Amino acid sequence: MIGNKENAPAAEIGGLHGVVGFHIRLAHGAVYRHFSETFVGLELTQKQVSVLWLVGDHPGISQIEVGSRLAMDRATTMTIVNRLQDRAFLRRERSMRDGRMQALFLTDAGKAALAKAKTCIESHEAWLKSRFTAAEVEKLVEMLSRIHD
Amino acid sequence: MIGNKENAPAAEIGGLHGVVGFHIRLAHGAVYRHFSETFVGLELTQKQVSVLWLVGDHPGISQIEVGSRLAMDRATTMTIVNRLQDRAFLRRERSMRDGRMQALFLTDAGKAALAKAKTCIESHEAWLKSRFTAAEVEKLVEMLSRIHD
DNA sequence: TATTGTTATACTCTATAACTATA
DNA sequence: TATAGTTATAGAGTATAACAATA
Repeated sequence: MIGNKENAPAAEIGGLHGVVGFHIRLAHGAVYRHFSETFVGLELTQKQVSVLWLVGDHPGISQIEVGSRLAMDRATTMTIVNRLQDRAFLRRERSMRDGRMQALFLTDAGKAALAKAKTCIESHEAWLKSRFTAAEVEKLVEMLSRIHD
Repeated sequence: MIGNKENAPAAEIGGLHGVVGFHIRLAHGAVYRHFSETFVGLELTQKQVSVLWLVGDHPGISQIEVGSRLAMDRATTMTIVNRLQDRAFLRRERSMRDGRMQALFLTDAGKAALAKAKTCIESHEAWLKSRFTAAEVEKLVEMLSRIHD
């Protein structure tokens, strides 16, 4: 969960250098570590923030929908929602429209946590974007979207 | 380890769309899942292949060096090397130059596994690169490197 | 003292499988 | 039958802490 102090991946990786997936993984790792450092004290992971954010934007959203938008398995979604519920950041409510669904809502504590998280995200994103021009950021996001869409 | 069948992350993610780190994580997840599908039967993870590849390129490399180049903790490197050693894909040898170090070497089975893995990587990379021009691939790798270097 | 490896431990993410309830 | 949620289980990656051996 906590950052790796010896974080430079070093130069010579030989044949691996030509592998795009390898660079995605390294970049993801670097972002993950910086995120963890930023969120020390707030005790929230990337996934937890994403779920909080999504529920905040869409009160009453179902678990399956959260999973779908975040590319997560139903079971994976469960564990994350469970943890958030245990900490009283969100609550489940049986949907009246469809009895199979759980409608998710942020609690007041959850709203407060999300607000704090968004501030942290801001500085984390500033760190990430600092190495790019605005046009490059746009291009990067667009290219990454081509991968995950 | 195995692929997520409902893999489309869906469109409307609201405010999260503007978060670069979010797109990196989604893209990483998509690549991870496709990788897993490609490597079913070979039973190797991204990290394991990276270590095999690195040791193949640099026979006698130390664990700490592998960890450094792959941006991994010492303990994390241990668990991966252990698994590879348990499957007899590589072996440890006390370094004669520095008694603290373990020199890593591929076994014949390890070399065979790496050769197969490289073939799989090829098709996996083809899938990944198919959505980009050569110039875009280059730009993407360059931008990702700016993040992880 | 610093570095490398090791062991123990813990947490998160990820997924499969089987089951329940509802549609 | 299909979908949403749930529970149990498992493997992989990540890291901290404490310790041993070597430099």
